[in-house]
Amino acid sequence: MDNPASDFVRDIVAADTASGKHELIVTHFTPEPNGCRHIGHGKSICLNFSIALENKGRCHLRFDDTNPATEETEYVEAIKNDVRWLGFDWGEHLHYASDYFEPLYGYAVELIKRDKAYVCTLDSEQFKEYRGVPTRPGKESPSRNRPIEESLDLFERMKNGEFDEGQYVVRAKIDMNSPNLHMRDPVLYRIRKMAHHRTGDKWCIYPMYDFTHCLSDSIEGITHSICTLEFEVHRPLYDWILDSLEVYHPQQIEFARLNLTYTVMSKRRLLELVQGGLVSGWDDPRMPTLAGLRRRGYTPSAIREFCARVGVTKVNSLTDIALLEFCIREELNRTAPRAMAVLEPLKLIIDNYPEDQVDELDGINNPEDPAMGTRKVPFTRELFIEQDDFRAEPPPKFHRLSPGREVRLRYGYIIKCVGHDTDEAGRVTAVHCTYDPATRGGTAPDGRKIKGTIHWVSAVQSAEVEVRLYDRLFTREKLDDLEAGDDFKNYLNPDSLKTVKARVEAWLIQAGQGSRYQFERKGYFCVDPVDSTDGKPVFNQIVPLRDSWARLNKPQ
RNA sequence: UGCCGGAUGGUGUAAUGGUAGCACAACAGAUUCUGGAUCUGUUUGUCUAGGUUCGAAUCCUAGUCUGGCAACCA
Repeated sequence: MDNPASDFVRDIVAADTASGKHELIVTHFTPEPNGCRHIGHGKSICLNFSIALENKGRCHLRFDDTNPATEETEYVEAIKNDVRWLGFDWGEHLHYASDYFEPLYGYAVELIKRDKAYVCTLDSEQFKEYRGVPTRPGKESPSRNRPIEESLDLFERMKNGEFDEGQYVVRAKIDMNSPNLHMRDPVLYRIRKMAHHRTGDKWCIYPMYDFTHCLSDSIEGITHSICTLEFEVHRPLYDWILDSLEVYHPQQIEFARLNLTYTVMSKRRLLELVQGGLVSGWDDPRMPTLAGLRRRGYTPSAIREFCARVGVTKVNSLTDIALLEFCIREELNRTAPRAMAVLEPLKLIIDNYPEDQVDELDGINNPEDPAMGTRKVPFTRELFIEQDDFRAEPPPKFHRLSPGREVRLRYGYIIKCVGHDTDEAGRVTAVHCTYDPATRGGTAPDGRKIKGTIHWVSAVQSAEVEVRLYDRLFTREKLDDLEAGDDFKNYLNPDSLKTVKARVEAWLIQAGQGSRYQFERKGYFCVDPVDSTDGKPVFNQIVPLRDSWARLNKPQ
């Protein structure tokens, strides 16, 4: 990092450090363990952990597990794994809101004692009716003036399981006329006769988010409670609870969540894709989930770089997924070893090359990093080249192989096309060439310029592997502005996955799971960690190389 | 039609009363044994209307557009 990041959140933190308001900066990431984390959460993880790191503070990982109906332990491990994978460490500070159920109960009792909360008898139907609507004030619950002692007694009996679900709730006593719905005597505790993933059946009352979150922050000594914009309207309640209890008061700061073009980020939609079988699972390499990106081959550092580049503001925005692709290309261009792989093979026969001869040519492993050395690439009479690299009738500006023309085989020889075979349907089945023995290694002694260089593999000394080519999951850039009744699934890209049998340099079948390569002229690929087996790797395309030839031919 | 936010190129973001800058994208050229990478250049922007000021993206007034909020979810 040459330039430390700066944004309005970091400005606040810096000001609070400078003024001496805080000695130690404490931030947090507080997921609910009820679903899969996506790159939007990644932005939040990076923001919170990075701010802590930059200030030599700490960042807590706290599971906001106050709703036993929706939360599961399996997500806890998955989320811990995602955070660690991104490269962050919460140290000693793994917490659970459920760790605070006891003190939280005490705080609720205290609030009732201070006449700032009461036990309410309204059922959820009546509750809605009494709450009113944004444009109309609500009205006070008949329970509002229940004597403190009576509320205290009822609350204790709620805890003891004497009542049914929904029979009673604890509500804050704030203001039924508030223009902010969240301040109209919000529910603090409800009865849920349900086992919790950590506390079992110890409790049958569970605190609500608004009550839990601010007090957990307070208990943990969080200095800056960073969350997304939709919690902005909750901030008055966050402040009210802490002020009413006169406890340590962290500052809640809201920022805009990440949105990406050509994908969806809401839990509901992601779930729909998974449950509908439209993707192979939460970790489908086309998914914007951290598990999907990881399996696709994205590196944690590229995702961190991306999160740093998108910035932090309060503006609702839609970030071009091209920026994410740029970040992974930039990194992999520096680090990924090169290899030759022919994705859609076409037989090429060097007519004047001896049948049984093998020439070991030198391939450069990474032109961006000479320290990565060279490797031997076997050259034989029969090769495979890319179908796209031959045209019987070349379009303008095509500088690959076509009848009568010369092209260079990468690291090999300059060859000249002398003919091609076709089947009954007129499809090209093989291309015939002659090679120029004086051009071994690719340079012409007479200095003649060869515009095109194509990649290839030996037909006999190469391996067949499965390669999965991915494209954007959706054909539509923006999926949040659909007309009513229009389903986002109508815009799924039918070509988002294409599986091919490719021919690759033989050594690649030893490639370890998760290893990444640049297939020259094609893109960056990663050995799929799920479907690969020993000696039988499956390659996921992480991202294609930029392709100005393809762009040139794309209809505007 | 209530409350809380937000409006800077195609996209994401800087500039906190003093030259509207950066990145991605797009386009053009140079270079290249990857139509990659690299290098150079170009196009495109302060929501509107008034006002304050020598000077406004920035301050004031009015308007326009836009996001969020009405789970005993988080």
